[in-house]
Amino acid sequence: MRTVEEIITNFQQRGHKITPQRRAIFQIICESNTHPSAEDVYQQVSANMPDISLTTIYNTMRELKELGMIDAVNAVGDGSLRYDKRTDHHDHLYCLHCNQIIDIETPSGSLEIPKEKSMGYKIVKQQVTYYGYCPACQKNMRDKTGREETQASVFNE
Amino acid sequence: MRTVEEIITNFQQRGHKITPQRRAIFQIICESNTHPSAEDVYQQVSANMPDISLTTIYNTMRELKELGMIDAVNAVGDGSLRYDKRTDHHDHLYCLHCNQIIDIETPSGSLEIPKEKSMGYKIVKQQVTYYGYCPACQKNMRDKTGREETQASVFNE
DNA sequence: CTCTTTGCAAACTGTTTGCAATGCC
DNA sequence: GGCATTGCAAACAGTTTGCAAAGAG
Repeated sequence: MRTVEEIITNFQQRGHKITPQRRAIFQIICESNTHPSAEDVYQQVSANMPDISLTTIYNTMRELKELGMIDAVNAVGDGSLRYDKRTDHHDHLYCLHCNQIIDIETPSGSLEIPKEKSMGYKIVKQQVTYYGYCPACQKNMRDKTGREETQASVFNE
Repeated sequence: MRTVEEIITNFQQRGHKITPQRRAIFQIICESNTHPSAEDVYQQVSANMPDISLTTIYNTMRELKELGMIDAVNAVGDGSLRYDKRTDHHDHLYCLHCNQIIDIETPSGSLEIPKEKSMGYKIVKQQVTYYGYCPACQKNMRDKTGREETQASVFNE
C-alpha cells in the first residue's frame, strides 16, 4: 500500500468509485508520516480543496479501514481516532505533550506471544506503544521552563 | 494501592474529603479485575447507591488519575476511557469482541527501551497490548457460527 | 441512467463544566 | 461555618447518520 495509484486501483477494484475528494484524501494519507486524525486530514486536504466536508473524510477513512487498507488507533491524550497507513506489524512512539504518534520498527524481540499467561485469550496481534516526549516538545519544555501553563500541560498525563 | 482503606487514607491526606459516594467508588475500583469505563463504575456503584450521579464518577476518577492513584487507557473499540487501578508496569490483553481489558504480567523481556531507534524521543513508559478474543467471546463465536450479525461484529476490528 | 458519493444538518456518545444545593470536617 | 462536593442540566468534542442534490462509470 505505497503509492496513491496503488490505493486508487485497489479501492476501485473493490467496487468503489474514485472521486476528486477521495483522490485528495489518498494523497494526504500517502504523504503522512504521523498518524493523523480525521480533523488533521481535513485541514490538509482543505488547503487544496476548500469545499470538501469533514463527513467525506470520515466516510472515506472508515471505508479504507473496513477494506483493511489502513489501521486505526486511539490517541490517549484527546481520545480521537488516528489513522495509520501501515497495517503490518510495527510499534508506536507517542508524544505525551503534542499527542503525535510516529512509527518505529519493531525491535526484533517484540513478536513473541506470551506463553500461557495469555489467560485463554486467542491473540491475533500485539502493539507496543512507547510514551514519551518528541524532540520538538522536549525543546519547547526546556525553553519555557518555569511557565506554569506549560508545566501543567506537560505533566498532566 | 491495594485496600479501600489505603485509598481513603491516601486520598484524604492529599487534602480531599471522604464522602459516601467516593467510598463506594473506591470499593468498586478495588474489586475490579477488568478496566472499567466510567459507565461501568456507575452501573456497579448504582446497585448499592441508586442516587449517585455519573458526574460524580467522572469527577472522582479524574481526581484519582490526577493524583496518580490510577491510570487511564483508551479502548480502541468504543473509544471510551478505561480506568486501571494499577499504575505499575504491566501489559494488557484486549478483547476485540467485548472490549474487555485485563492485565497480564509483563513478560521478562518486555522492559527494554529500543536503542537509538527512539528518534530523539525521551521515553517515559511503555505499554504492550495484546489484541485478541477472550475465552467467553471465543465460545460465543463458536456457538453462533454462521449468524451474520455476529460474524460482522466479530470481524469489524 | 443508475447507483454511489457528497455535504449539510441533526443525532449520538463519551466527557466536562457551571452552578445552586448539600454535606464533610 | 467554610469550603469541597454533589448532581442536575447544559455545553462540548469527536464521530455517525439521514437525506436531497450532484457526480462517477
